Amino acid sequence: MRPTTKDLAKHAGVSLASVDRVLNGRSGVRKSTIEKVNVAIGEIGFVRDISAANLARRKGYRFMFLLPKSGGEFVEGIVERIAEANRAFAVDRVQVDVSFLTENDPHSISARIDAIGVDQVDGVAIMAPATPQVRDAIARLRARGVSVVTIVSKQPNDVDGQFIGIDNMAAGKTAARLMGKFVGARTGAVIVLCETMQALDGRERRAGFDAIVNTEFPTLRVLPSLETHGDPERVKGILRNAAGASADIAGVYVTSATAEHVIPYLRDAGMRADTVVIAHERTPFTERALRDRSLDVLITQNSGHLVRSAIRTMKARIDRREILTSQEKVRIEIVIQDNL
Amino acid sequence: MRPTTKDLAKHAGVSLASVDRVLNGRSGVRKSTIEKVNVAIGEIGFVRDISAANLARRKGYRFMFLLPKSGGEFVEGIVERIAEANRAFAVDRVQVDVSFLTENDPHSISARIDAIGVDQVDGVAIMAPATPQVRDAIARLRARGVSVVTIVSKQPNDVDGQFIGIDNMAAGKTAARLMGKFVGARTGAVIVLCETMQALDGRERRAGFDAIVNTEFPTLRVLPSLETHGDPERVKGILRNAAGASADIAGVYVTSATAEHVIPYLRDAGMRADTVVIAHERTPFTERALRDRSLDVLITQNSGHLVRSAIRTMKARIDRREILTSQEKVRIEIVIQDNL
DNA sequence: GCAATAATGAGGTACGTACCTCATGTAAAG
DNA sequence: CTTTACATGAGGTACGTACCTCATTATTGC
Repeated sequence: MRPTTKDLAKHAGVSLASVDRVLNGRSGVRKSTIEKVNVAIGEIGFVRDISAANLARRKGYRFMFLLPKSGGEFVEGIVERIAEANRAFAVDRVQVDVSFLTENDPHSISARIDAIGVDQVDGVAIMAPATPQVRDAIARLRARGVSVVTIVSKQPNDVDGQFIGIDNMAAGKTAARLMGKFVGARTGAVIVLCETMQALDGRERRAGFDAIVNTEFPTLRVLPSLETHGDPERVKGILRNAAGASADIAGVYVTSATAEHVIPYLRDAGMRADTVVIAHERTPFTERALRDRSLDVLITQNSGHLVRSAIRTMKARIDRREILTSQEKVRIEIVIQDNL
Repeated sequence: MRPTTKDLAKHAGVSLASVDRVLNGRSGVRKSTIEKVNVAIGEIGFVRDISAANLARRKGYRFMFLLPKSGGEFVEGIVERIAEANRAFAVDRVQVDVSFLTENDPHSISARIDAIGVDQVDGVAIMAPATPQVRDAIARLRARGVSVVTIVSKQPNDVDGQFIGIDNMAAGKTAARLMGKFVGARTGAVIVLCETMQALDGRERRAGFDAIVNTEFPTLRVLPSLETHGDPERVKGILRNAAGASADIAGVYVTSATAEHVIPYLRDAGMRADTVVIAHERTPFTERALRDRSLDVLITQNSGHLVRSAIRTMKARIDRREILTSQEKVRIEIVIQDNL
């Protein structure tokens, strides 16, 4: 049987009331008493029964996910996972809501974050581009006592355990090695497409990609990044130009979650059928593309894991508990048609 | 606020005692009353608060993992994850123990399973070779009221949700496609090594491997499987023979978790440096091998996820709850040096 | 219509923790 | 030495559920 507060009180030689005062950080306790209780906690290995505590507090956890409105299928997938998690975490008194960021500029986003009511929410998971304004708004929100994690896009001030997502530099390196291997003996150019050069994620992936190609696959020529802006017409033009300028395009790398705006137009732009295509983020579209072989490799992160990990991390912080780091690390997944 | 048993009683127009009788399946309740309560459950969306219930029952969950004694680093890793999980699930009153199977023959294993005391354990996770004897022993254990899942090795009678692990056929296909792509323009032979041909897992992987190589990479010649029996000396001989017989060995595929008995001896056996090596299961050894490039690709399953998934599944079955299938699906992970 | 039996309700205690009140203890300040 | 402030203990109630007892009501068989 696990020791209870009663056992703790007995072992520490104090009353239950004092144990309660120490455990919950109430005032009016002598330092020596606090010490006695803490020593006893270590000695008998007391761990607070959180479910009983929550029952007594009749308290739950209200979490909020702040996601970009125009995030495409990837964000839609996250929203679905949140709905699932809502059901799965209901037994733990966790309730999760989603709120969308219609704004794009850092100022409006930080205003939205500042407007979050501390009495309405216990934790917030934010997916937003890394900017100084957002970074500061997050710091203010934390200062107001809210448990905040950032997901997918790492913010510069995130310390250990506050960011849930993958290392994008490593993801880019992974893409590069697979590109090099899959292209094989062919030599030629690699087109790199991103939604916008603004996004830090895409830039990091690109940097990782270049690092590996330059050192390990010097016969490949990586062309400057092209921006899609999520606009199919623009993409068609870009691809035609690229295919025209260099006839020997061996690979296409789509660094951001915008594969659906690129892959359908590759064939029409005159790319060879054996051009190696690598993209990011698992969505219904990219799954279909893997199956019909218009996509060779997908580099992704598990969005269900992302969501649950964010929830567990916010909850652990509120409960002042340690997290199981190995469980919360989000892995860079490689998906091909066979391990879909 | 979530509805409680009190709300349920009021809504159903019965007493709390009757609600209790219905919820816990006690006798002495008219069918019409049971019906009234069940209707009310649906109407107000009552969900039993499991943590409060467990608190009242002062009940925990005692789970046991039954693992092969001689499982190498892979099983050692699982044991470590179990220790971690023990800490992480302590808040849910879950306690996990490990027991090793020193026996190898199906009869002794099934005897061990039969010897498990129903009053000592609430759930058992079994990792054992698929045999009719083991299958039947598991069925008997289930009949005695224990929540049983099988891990890593699927048993033939496992129905939906009772097996936690990967699809080995798909894992073999994945290995094959990466072998084909990594070998690239080279043609030649592929050596396949397994610990023993007895194991179903290895045979399934081999079947998947052959299927893809035959249809997609016909220039590769896959040689008959060679058994290592975990014996380095034997392996050295095997490799020398193989290298001697066909000079053009382009790839090596190790289907079972026995990479540590193979990879160190490839170079000495006279394999070319660019021979593509693919193996299974992430362990300290295979991680090192990826880093020092003696291994190109690792196909693996996340053992931490495996363990937690087994625990969640056993627990959900005991609580008569649904599991979140998407969370419990174990993915086939591809690891290269960049996404380690 | 009566007894026998089955079904139901009312009310209690317990689980481990939080949070409250009130009485009593002890040490520092005057 | 007294006053005051602070520290501590004792005891209660509550959370949502399980499980128990006992009294009361409804239903069945005869």
